[in-house]
Amino acid sequence: MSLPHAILTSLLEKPGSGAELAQRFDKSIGYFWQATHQQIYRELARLEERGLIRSAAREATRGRKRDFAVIPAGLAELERWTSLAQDPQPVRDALLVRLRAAAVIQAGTVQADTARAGILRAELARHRELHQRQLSFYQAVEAHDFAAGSEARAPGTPDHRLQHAVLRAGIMFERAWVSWAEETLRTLEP
Amino acid sequence: MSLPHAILTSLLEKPGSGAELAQRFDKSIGYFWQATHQQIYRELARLEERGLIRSAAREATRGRKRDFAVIPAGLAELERWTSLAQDPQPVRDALLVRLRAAAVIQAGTVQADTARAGILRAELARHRELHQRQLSFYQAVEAHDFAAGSEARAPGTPDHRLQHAVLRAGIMFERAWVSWAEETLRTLEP
DNA sequence: CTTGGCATGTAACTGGTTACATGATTGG
DNA sequence: CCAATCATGTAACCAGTTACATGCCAAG
Repeated sequence: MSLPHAILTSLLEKPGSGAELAQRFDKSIGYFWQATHQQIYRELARLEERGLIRSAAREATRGRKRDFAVIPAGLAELERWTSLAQDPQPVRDALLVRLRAAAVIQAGTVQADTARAGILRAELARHRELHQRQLSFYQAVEAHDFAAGSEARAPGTPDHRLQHAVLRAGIMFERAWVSWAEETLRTLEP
Repeated sequence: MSLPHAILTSLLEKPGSGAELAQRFDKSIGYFWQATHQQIYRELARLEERGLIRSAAREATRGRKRDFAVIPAGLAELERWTSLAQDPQPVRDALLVRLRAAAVIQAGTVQADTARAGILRAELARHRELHQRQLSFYQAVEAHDFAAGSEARAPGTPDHRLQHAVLRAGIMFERAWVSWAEETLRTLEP
């Protein structure tokens, strides 16, 4: 149940149309909650029907831009949702499934399979690179928006600190992935 | 597309019925890929139809146990899938959405909202505890199965090292969550 | 006035969740 | 033989993905 609330958050920050939201999702909330434009349009329709947002234009016209804004009931819903206790979501990662599968295949193979092991190492190295790139990007954002004496709008305010905490979570994950990949590559060296 | 392969992996390790798989998912592959028994039954039916696994009993009888085993085509499919290049999945976490929502609400609030800030801190502390517990659990597994001179079946073999790498990923994530939560709690102190 | 791209939308499907139903097996 | 539990299954729904269709608008 996060998508509607992610949309409410983004609209609260700045009203806009479905296409604008889709773009914004590609470069802010989308870093930790993704959505395609189809999901966004569907969700906007539901949010309007539930009376949590309102669009300027009365009727939906295909092709014509339609701006949405959060109305008080929507803000109340967002406040309610953020105050709820929600358990952490368990990890769900395909690479780990693949490693476990590789382990089981290995165990059932009589001879050492060097070709397979090489593919695995290459894949780990590739993931290390991708996570390293994402990490560098997050660090650049941090330097730009959150460093002492930066251009940030309102440094030191509670909301500024919260935004920073979210970014730091991203940094932490990427760092963890990078060092895990390095460590794993070392233990799998030929 | 990970669930069918997670099931193939589990069945390759040890053939079994849908219910047994559901139990095993609760305590091994399920640590990084969850599935309910309904998903598992649905997927077992598809895998059998695709000719990747085979059940002992000819027909499905409601209530009667049905054991499945991977057949060669299933092993081939698993080998194919593990050799594929797959990009890392982007982070998707509701807590981070909630923090961002809280930041936006804060920014729009005139006076500091101490009640809301307290709820947030309590939630962060709760998550820290839960992640700490999961971390301790993983560490206990590591000590039991992977420590030098442990009771592990085949220490030092490639599959043993892969299994360990998967476990270390879990440890790393939980550690990252715990230290992030601690850091964030410090910056949000009243 | 037409073409390209922007904005919105429909349709069909897959994956995951929740609620519930029913047959088989076993311990008392 | 009956209740509890195990094992399998159906149904309906929600979330996410992919492919495609259509209307608007502005630049050339």
